[in-house]
Amino acid sequence: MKHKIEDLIRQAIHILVENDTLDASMAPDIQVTRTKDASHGDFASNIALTLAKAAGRPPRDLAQAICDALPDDAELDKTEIAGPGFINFFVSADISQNVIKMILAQGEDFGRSSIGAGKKIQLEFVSANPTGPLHVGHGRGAAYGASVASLMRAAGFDVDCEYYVNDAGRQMNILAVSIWIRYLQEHDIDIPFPSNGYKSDAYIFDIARKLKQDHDGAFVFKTEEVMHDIHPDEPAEDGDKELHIDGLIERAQNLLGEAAYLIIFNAGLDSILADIRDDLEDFGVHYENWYSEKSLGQRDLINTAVEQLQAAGHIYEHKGALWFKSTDFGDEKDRVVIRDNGQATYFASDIAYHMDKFQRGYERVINIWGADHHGYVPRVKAAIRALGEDENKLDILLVQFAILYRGGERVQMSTRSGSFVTLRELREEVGNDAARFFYVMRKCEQHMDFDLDLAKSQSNDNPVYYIQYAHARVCSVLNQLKEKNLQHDIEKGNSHLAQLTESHETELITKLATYPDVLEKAAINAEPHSLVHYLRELANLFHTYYNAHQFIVEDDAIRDARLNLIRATRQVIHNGLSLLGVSSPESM
RNA sequence: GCGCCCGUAGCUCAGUUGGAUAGAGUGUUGGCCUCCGAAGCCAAAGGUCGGUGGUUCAAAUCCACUCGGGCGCGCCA
Repeated sequence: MKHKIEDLIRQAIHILVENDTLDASMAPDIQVTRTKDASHGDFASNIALTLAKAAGRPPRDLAQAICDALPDDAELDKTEIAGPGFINFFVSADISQNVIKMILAQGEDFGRSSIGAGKKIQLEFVSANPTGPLHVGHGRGAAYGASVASLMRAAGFDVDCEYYVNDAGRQMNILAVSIWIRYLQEHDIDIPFPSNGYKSDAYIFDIARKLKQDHDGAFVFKTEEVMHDIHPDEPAEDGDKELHIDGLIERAQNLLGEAAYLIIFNAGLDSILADIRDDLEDFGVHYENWYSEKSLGQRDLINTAVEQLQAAGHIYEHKGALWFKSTDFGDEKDRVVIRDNGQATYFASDIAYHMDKFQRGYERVINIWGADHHGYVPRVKAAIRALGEDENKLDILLVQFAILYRGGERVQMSTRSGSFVTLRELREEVGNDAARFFYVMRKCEQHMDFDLDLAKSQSNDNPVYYIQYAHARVCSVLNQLKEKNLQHDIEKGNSHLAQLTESHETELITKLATYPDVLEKAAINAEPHSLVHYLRELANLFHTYYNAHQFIVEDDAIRDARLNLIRATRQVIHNGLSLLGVSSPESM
């Protein structure tokens, strides 16, 4: 309809050009938008306002001229000139009502489109270090990423979701050592726990006990063997937690040997990663790929990437390390890729990882990162350009933190201190539906206050229930119908849609008709929150209608038509909620 | 110090490729169940869109400056 109106305006302007009212050199940018206010009709155009100056005529005059030149169209009831010179278009009622038939016929497919044209998109999100369970901060990225993936699929994109598993690097070694020391303590070996280790985390004890169960004393060493010549830990005089833990990592690797160390390392990695997978799966967040950081090294991709940068002349040596000259590509300073000890940095892995993403043939790569990584964006973009790839294919979306409050106080979250609130705890407390919904209620770049007490104690007031209630109410009405031994004849309803003339009905119908537009925009802009707001408004119109009118009435024709309308409403609510990973219960 | 994000009703937030009288929720106040679910509906009240200047037919939206709040600036990951 929108495109049709644009076309009509184009024809009108063409006529005005021919009779010299307008100059042909003006290339009008025809904008037709849906109106916010029903009194302004269904669609509006500002064309007269934008052309007025160039045409040297008052906007309202020009609007009148355009209206006069508009070809007649059966689908339009009337046009009006309003305000400073807007042209408002009123779509005829039977055309609007057609959307009900369409919704009922298309069912779950209503709103889906093919604008994505099957383009291959990669969406990477969460990618939290497998050093502990996901916490509430990760939940926002998970809910947001999964919703964006659903939206984009509904818009016809071919989306792969990926989790980048940071299974290499120092943090993982600290994890392995933490497990080993708990394991030694389980064997009554007296060793102080490093202050920089994963100290008070229950899962470390669990993994250590499992290790004891499976391997008994295979990895036991005496206190003296483990601790001699290790740099003192932090609380002590001259203590340094970093040197201390690094010493322990090296000692573990030397004493245990590669094979045994790997067993402990993997015991931690596998256990924690399995937990993360389960957690996400239970949260309705599904991944096509779990991509291992370690595999980059095993496939020599890191060296390949560095060599490629070197060959292109973007690498130099300084103080024994290899640096990427990222300042040539807009970064604020150059970055080390190979340390003076010969080890690659995390950034080097990431360059290789992104190189591989591009080589896997995605037309667009989207990274969803926590906002604390924003400083990292320029260097990754720099690397991509330096590798000769198109940086515009990479979008990095930054999700701001969800700040938790409990008892009016900010909850400190840190995997290291062990005082975090896990995603699993949150899900159990407020439920998956409320959690998924709450996380995407706000646009991602907005800081979010997440009041745990409120989410828990007043979960009945959650907007998600308001929307679900509208869905359940429709189901309830249809049940009532059965109890009264009445049938709902959808065909008959479709043929009597013209009976839906109440203002509550036309408003609801108009709202239903905008669903595909909302979906398309939400998908393209990666903004699930706009769908949330739409669903709330839709539910509100339904509840209002429900209170104002009786659906199960004597008159068959009106009854069937109204039931078609509320059935269509239920369908759209269901479609929208399922894209957000929220259930649509039939009763509550 | 430099960079990124945010500032809209008492509170939490929509609205920003410039459009008509700036909108919701929540809270406050007052109404609505002999009637399909009151987890609902209706009404009232609540605003210098942080501030100043600029751009134009039109600015919450764009530009400059400025004031607040958050975050980031490792040969950590």
